[in-house]
Amino acid sequence: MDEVDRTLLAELQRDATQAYAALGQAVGLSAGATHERVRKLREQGVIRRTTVDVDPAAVGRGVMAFVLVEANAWMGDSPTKTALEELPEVVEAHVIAGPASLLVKVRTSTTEELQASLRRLFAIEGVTGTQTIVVLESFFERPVDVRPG
Amino acid sequence: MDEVDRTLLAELQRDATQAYAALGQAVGLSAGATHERVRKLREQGVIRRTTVDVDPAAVGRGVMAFVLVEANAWMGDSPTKTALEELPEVVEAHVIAGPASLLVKVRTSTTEELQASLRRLFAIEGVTGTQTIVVLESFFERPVDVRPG
DNA sequence: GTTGAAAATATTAATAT
DNA sequence: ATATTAATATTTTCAAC
Repeated sequence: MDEVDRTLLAELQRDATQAYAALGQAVGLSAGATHERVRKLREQGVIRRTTVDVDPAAVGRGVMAFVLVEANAWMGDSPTKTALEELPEVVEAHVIAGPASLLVKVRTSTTEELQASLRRLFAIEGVTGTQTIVVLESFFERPVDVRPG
Repeated sequence: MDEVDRTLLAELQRDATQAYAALGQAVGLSAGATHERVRKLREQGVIRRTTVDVDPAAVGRGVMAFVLVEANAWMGDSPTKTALEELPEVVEAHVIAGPASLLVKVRTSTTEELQASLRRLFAIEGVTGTQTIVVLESFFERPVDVRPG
């Protein structure tokens, strides 16, 4: 993981459709060498996958909220994870240190659907309460910065 | 945006490196027709971009936190957005309804760096306080579900 | 929407630094 | 080890249907 790799990662985050020749120009390498660098980054797991960024509103997921989930037991275990994975509107789930046990990020079509989601979260074993933070506007959501610091 | 498009989106979210021929097989279409469908999804902005998912820990961003930012004025304006964009550790910034004005998601290398980030957030015009939620473990972070519901 | 052909690109191999 | 160049294999892309 040198400076060249980081530049390649930043370029791929920006546009993963570009050809290896174009990608190589950004770092002064040939297509072949660039290909080999990227192959290794994938192999090492630094690049987890290549994916597309879909506009949530365009697929009927224009409502977003963060939900703090309180519980009467430790929720950092596998059954909880599985229960959350089964809810398609839950896009992130984190075990946290702070005012609750979990923080989940939810995307729904409407606020009515959000309400239905809260009902489903409440139904999970051990959950005693929720605190919902509705997003009014997102300034930005961007990939992790690959530069050291 | 029919059922075929949604399947294509789900497939591309899973693996955007696959060839149009393979992608087409998932929906029973030729490579040419698949290519045209995807081209239109990009044109319409349903697909915002093709990108790589980078492991945060591998690039020195293994610490994650959500920060509720309180302020003494309306923070939903452009100057605030710009100030947050200038902080590379801030990966998301949202205007919220709830116990604070903003919710930001931060990724740093260490908790010391997280502290430094909080200092920078405090330095933003209008900010009067922060409440930090440190993530202990992430169950998952996944793309938006493209299925209706 | 399909098929098929041309152009671009990915991928592998041989070789050099 | 990692790069370059050059070959071959795939794939994208764009016609014509």
